[in-house]
Amino acid sequence: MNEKAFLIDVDLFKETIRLILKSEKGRVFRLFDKNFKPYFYFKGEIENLKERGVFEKTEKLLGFNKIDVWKVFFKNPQELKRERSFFESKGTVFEADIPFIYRYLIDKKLTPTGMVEVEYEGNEVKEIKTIEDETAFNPNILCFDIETYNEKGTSNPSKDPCLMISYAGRVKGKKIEGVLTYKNFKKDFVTVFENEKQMIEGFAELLKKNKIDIIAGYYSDVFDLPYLAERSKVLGVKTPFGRDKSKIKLSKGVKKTAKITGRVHVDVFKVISFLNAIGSVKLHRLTLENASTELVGFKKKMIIKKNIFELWNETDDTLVEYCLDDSKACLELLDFVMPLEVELSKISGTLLFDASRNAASNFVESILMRESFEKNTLIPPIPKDESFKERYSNPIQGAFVKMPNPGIYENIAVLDFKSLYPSIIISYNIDPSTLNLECEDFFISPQGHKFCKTKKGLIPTALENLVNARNKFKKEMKKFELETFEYKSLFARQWALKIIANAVYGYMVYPRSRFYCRECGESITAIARKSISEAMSLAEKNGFTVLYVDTDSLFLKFNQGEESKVEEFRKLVNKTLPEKMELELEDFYERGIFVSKKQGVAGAKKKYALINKKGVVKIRGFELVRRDWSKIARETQRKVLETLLKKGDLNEAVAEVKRTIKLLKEEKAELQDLEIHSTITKSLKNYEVLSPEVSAALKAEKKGLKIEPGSSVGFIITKKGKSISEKAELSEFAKDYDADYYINNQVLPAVLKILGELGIKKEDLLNDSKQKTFGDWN
DNA sequence: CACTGTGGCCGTGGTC
DNA sequence: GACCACGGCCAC
Repeated sequence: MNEKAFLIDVDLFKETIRLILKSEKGRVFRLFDKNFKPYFYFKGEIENLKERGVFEKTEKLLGFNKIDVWKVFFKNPQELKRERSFFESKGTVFEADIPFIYRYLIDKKLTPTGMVEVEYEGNEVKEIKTIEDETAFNPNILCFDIETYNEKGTSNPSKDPCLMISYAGRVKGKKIEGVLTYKNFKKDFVTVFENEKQMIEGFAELLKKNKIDIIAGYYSDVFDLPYLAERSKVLGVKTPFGRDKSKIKLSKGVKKTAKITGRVHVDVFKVISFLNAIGSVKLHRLTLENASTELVGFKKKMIIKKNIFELWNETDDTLVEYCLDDSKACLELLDFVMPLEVELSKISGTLLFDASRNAASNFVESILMRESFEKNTLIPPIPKDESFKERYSNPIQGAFVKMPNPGIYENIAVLDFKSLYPSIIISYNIDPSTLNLECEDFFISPQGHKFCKTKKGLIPTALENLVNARNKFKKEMKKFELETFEYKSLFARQWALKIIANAVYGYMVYPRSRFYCRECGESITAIARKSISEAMSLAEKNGFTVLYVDTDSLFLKFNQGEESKVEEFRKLVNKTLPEKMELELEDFYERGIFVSKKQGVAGAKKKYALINKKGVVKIRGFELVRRDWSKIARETQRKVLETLLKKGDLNEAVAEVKRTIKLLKEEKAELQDLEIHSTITKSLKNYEVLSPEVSAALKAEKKGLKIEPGSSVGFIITKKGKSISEKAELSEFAKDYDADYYINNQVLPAVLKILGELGIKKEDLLNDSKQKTFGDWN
């Protein structure tokens, strides 16, 4: 048999590679590749080792040097693992730390979630290869959410029942949605079972009947699936969730994941946190409500979590409606991230299950491992703990940031180097293998590290492929309308490529990297510092004032109406740069504000506000972009900044602040506007100082709430207590607020930094009497 | 295991 | 009151 199919998943079944495939017509089938055996490379004498494996002589590259090695095959991954240390005592072992499934994907050059052509007999693979095919991957998808009984605060899966399971998805392109429960809700989307056990079995049946390929939840790795797994165990649920009749498989260890064989489980929360961490999306809180509102404009029904058990005992339909909305919100988010995840999986060669849980480093690592295989180069090992510690304790010097002079300026041009670090890596061929290589022609970095020019390194090659592909897709993208399928899929491709390309530099200096190269990292940043400072000097020579510089961007003050001179300068810089490096114009701004640091008169770095000719405001670093400031302080600061930038009206700005202070004083402010957000990053007992958020969290734990490391809390400074920490209470428990704190520690510091530049004093803002006139500042 | 890097600001609580 | 460490979040 010969068939074209999507490679949905690969796993191990009794030590054999098992492939889950979906044909173009939608038939899902599994195949085994029994002929593929695990192996590693060995450099050393094998005279006394003949019994310990199957040996094959082969040639590999170590950097650019050819070496003869033995390829040693084993019956299964366990045997390889057992034998590894023995071989290590007899010589050098290479590539023994590559997971078997990835060994298979790399060697067969397979791209998960992409199309393959497979020849098979019975259920055994004869031959398999990746093929280029533009057919869209249309899996059957289902998002789900559960509600659990929680009379004692947090639900306990060994005692508290699961009350309902909602779902929303698409099967063969058709929408499905509903709620499974065992109480007599009268809504038409509800299916009522006799009891909890039958409800869970009904859900498993639903997955089977609809041939679900992708199952998704929000926080489902940590909450929903472990909960269902435990309830299934307690109740003796027989119906399997997996396509091979298996149960939900939970990972041990710290990083919790839940697997369902034959279906790819995506925890949308993990995807959203990843996108938030790398700055692809910007969310203040990662809750389902916030993510769905901010990212896809879906406002779901809200209830207070602690009241779920009360709602269950009510007679109305609030709880089922709420539960269904959670699944619908999850589906909206899944639709938003799925095209990207599919591309990340295809481009990096990682399974969709892994891709949706990966950090940026995993994508880069996977690409570089595949590139190594392509070039017949040995893949470096994951560093041992000592070398990790050594690397970790020796950070490299980073970027240059110029201190601005505080003040308000007009006519500002912002220029920046396009993809600075990637373009340096490619232009200067920066790679561990080109470093200090015997070579005719080389480039010497500012620190004196030599990089060969003539032999192209692995990382520059892989990076250039990524950059070229991205440029190609970006170009093609412009041919299509925004809402078309083509546009969306090209957008996802270039987005995935951008994410990976941007992480390559970081991966080279990441202490746990296989391809770590300190000299490479410090050369890249040194070249970057040199490039920007040369551009600065040239700017000054050409009559511009350099207002500010950060890493790759240049803020120039130019004379009214002389935009063309900026353009001339830009071209002049580009002439001095290597081909792949480019200084671009970001925008011209009419006005901009820089402020001084809190302490002293020095200008604050990484804090500025700009307004362009269309009136679009760009604000960086100010309190108003920080989630650990209250909304009332942030919004007041925003109004002050925008009033100054747009209208130049100081009196209006002052009046705005006075209004806010009055509101606070009269205690008419909304508590939700006073909430301060912060992340509890570690176990509460491990904190050395009792900060307000930790203090509030500790008090909440005494009231029965559980606060896990990594969770975000919102707190309010109340009236009760002496220190700020004593006054801090989580929002759900706060009844009042300390007006003085919000005036003196939130609103005033936020606005005074800006208004202070214009001569306004604290007293001018606090003084309730008739307002002085400050006059226009420009 | 932990989840790309360095540069930077600043509130809070602690020390003296 | 001066000073500093801790810790969080942000710019790039």
